[in-house]
Amino acid sequence: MVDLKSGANPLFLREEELRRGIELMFYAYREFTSEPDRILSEIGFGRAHHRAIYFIGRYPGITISELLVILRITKQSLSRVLSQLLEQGYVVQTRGLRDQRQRLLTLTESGRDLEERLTDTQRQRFAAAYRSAGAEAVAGFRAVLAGIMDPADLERVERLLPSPPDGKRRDADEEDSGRGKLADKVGR
Amino acid sequence: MVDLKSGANPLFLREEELRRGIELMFYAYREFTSEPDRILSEIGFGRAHHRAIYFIGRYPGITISELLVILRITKQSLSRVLSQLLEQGYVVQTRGLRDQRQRLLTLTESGRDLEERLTDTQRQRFAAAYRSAGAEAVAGFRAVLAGIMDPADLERVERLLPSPPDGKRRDADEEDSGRGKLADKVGR
DNA sequence: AGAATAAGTCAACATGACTGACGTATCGCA
DNA sequence: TGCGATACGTCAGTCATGTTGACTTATTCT
Repeated sequence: MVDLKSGANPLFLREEELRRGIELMFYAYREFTSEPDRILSEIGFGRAHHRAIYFIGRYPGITISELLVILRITKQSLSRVLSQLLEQGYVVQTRGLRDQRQRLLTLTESGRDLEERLTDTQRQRFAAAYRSAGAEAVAGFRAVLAGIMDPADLERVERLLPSPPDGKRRDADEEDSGRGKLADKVGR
Repeated sequence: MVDLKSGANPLFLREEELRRGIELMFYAYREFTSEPDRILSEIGFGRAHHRAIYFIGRYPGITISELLVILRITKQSLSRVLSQLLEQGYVVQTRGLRDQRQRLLTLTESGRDLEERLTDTQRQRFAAAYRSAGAEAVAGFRAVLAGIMDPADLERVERLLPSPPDGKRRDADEEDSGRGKLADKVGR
């Protein structure tokens, strides 16, 4: 059995540090989702509804298949939550202009309200954590999470934020009204 | 509708930065659990089994009620996975010495093997992310996640790691064999 | 014209959470 | 000493969210 105590042992420290990272992820993620979950349960929705609402709000006019790529769930799973969101007037579908087979998804007024209400609790949590940890810590936080996630997902996240915070956008061309072609942002 | 493009607008940046944090959490957590999930599904287990095995391995001799506090699930939910782990020989129960009502949980040899196999994929993921991000980034990562999680959970995580990495332990007394009294570590 | 693509739908199933109720053994205190 | 509190186990039912597999319809592309 391994010696679990020797504080000077670098292997022990490494093991402890890695486990600490694992545990921080577990506990932080649970806390991160707890408030939205509570609000959602009051109106008979679950976490899956939040995810759909969040990304439809994030990429207005997103298609079903693009949303499926982001969420990595099956069409049937998405269908269940989406049909509820449509029925209850949080989301609307319109046909694609170029491709009439596509259904473009957009939040309604009340959809935006709900999204705002849900995401705001998470934004506030992050804002507080960022404030108390400092700007340098935020950069470190992002660097580590970026190293953990799937590179394809990272691509998608970074597309929307300028790398140096001085106005230089990556795909600033070929956009017309503040919302670009979604296919570019989502990535296949 | 809000102007989503003006790169010089500080409010836009703040909003974007916060959303980026939210998305990093979503994507990173999914990736973080994907490998263990894959392994578990091969042997007919799920994520809940990993969580139980992980924390029993982390706190050998932990009681049922302490485990419930950590996992924040109901006794009935834990019971299902735990009875499978007991039946299939990954975990053993012994009666508490001081309090005979308690069932102390410990991993068996094969339980430790499985835990090692599952957690190792996560450790490697963290090790790679830590390596590429650097030590300072790791400190930032931890600071931000610590700010997001429940303070009670943070307490529990920090109890096991010396604050300055030089061997000073918080509760280095009253331990006998490298494993302290669990009640202290778990926290109520 | 026919294959490929986007989306919708039906059915069945697994997992992991929940509530509520009740039983048993043990501990601790008045 | 006896009784309430505690630790654990269990039965039963429900719900949310994921899965696989099969099939349909409308539209686009070659």
